[in-house]
Amino acid sequence: MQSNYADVILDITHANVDRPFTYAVPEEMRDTIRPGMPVKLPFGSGNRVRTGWVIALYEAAPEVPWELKEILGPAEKQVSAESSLIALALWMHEHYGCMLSQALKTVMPVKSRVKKRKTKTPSSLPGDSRGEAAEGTAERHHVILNEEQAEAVRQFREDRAAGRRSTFLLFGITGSGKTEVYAEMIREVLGKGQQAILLIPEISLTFQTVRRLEGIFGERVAIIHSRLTQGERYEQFRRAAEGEADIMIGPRSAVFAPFSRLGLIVVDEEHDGAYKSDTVPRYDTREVAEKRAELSGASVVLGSATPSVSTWDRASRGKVRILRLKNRAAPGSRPARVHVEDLRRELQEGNRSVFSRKLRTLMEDRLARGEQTILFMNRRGYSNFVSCRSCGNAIRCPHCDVTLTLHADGNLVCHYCGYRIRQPEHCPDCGSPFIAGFGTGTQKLEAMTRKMFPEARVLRMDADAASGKGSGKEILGTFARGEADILIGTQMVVKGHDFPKVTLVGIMAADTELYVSSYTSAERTFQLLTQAAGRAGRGERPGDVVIQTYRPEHYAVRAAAAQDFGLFVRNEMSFRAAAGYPPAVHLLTLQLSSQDEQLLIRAADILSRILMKEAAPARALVIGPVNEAVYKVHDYFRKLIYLKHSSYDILLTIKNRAEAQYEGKFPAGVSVLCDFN
DNA sequence: AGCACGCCGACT
DNA sequence: GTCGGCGTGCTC
Repeated sequence: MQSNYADVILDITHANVDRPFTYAVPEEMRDTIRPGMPVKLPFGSGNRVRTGWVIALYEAAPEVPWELKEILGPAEKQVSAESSLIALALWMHEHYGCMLSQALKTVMPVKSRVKKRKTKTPSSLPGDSRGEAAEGTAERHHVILNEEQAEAVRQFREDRAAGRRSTFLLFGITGSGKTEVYAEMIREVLGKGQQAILLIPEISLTFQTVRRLEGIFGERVAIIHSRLTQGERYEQFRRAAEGEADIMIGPRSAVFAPFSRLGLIVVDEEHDGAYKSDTVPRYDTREVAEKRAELSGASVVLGSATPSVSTWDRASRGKVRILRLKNRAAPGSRPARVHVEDLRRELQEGNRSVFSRKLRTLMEDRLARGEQTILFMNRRGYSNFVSCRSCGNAIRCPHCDVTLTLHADGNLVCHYCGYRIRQPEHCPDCGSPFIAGFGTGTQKLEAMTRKMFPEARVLRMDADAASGKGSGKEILGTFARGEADILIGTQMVVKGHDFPKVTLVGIMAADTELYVSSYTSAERTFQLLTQAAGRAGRGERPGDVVIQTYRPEHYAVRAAAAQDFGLFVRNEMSFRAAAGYPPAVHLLTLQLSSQDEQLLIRAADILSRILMKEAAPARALVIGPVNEAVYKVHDYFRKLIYLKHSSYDILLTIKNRAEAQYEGKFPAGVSVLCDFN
């Protein structure tokens, strides 16, 4: 076929031009032009030069009454996307209700800055405390799989041999050796001349996984992580596009690696919240991975010790095949003992410290034996908030609807927008000098730990401690080398790390997450507790986990303590069904935001009226508008409208119809974000 | 988004 | 008389 005409999507984010425009292809481009290619073209009455992406090619001239303009030429310094990604972008446009140009931009390799920086080895990851990759590691090429691991790989092979391309859930407890299974599956796919993508929630935190795979597959691996510059990131995509690499490892954006013979997408720690994009389009990486796999004939493997409720639901309906790893891979290692300590009882019995008696005893024991402890606390800063003992007012952020958090340096900090002031000496409302901090954050916990155990070497790892360049990796390195006894940290410390000398994990306040008003709070609590518990006793020595809580009776806490996923998921599913939350129903959340509160109220009212009118015939449920839990952030007011229905397609139709109605007459200065489930 | 066309107020 | 305000409307 001769490519004489092309449909092009412009790189302009505006609804009015968010559709294909047809151009003539100049003579000299007819052999080289491909779908996915970025091109320069004249646009509008002024014929301003714009960038666009070719999405389709034709031989015959379209029957239109106007004369077509001609493409100027290829846009420089951009790689063409793999053409199957265009179909993926079209699907994302439909499915997530974003503009075509936004969907295409998400899927395309990003523009490179031409500057040539010194070539950094992709393996120089943050958190890498040891030397270079070369020696030692590479020999472990052929790992011997245990029976369970081999069985998982066998089922995967069998499925592919039969020509099926299923989605699998590799459901394996922490330490069961999921990475070895991934490696073997990837090897299988590469052996057939195909390519593979391995997705990791936050690559900087799981460099050990990367290192292992790099050790196995060598320079055929392309790696993306958050510390790469745009140019370096682009270089990795280029290597994938040009066949220099056939494995792409990276966070959610790596799902768009420009492979043309994709055979497998692995989503490690599939339950992780980082797989949900926080920018438009707000895609769910697991869904995108499955769609992409479907379009390119690839398999999908979702791996987790604590599968998400949605994945589990799909598995129970036969849409996902479960591969199970029930045992720890390292011989002789066994699961940790879990102790649940009721903080209400501690207080009743006269213990006013943040350490339960059990935790304190076990910490003393570990110090005496020279073993390590991790204390997990889900709140950074020193005190939760500062308030006046005379008038009761708490000091709040002027830009956000939250109280300011006291930090050890004497500053009050907003954890939403970063606003920072010195702690005042007197109450700004009544002038009383009796103002004090309440609640405990990681910094206060650090101070209390040093006081309680003066001889212990204590480290702290949270967003504040890690923000200095490379200091995060230094803290973890110091701890990994055994140069400290106790590590205090937020979520950062519980994900993926492997510290063999840690035999005690203390979860200071297991239920903080449960008070967050979100239908996923129990799920997140269970996952966090299970992951944290998994940090104890990774080596030969048995581990202990102490879960301190005010709600020992909550099923998320009980199930995590019993390390019983089934118990958790049964309770959670019946809660979701009873309360009408996903996966029992489909949920569309519309977030409206504006700096002008009156405008926001008006817009929310208009939108909810339209939605109600559209929802009525399908009997879909409209809830709201309601204020977000934190109503104002960064001087923006936010409101939410929820739409529920058992059918996803009906929700999408209602949303599209409502959008068509308010388009144009919607007040400027109010933006709307939509998010499914 | 950007640019042109279009129909009403104070100026060289 | 004209220069220019930014309210609609279109872009292959």
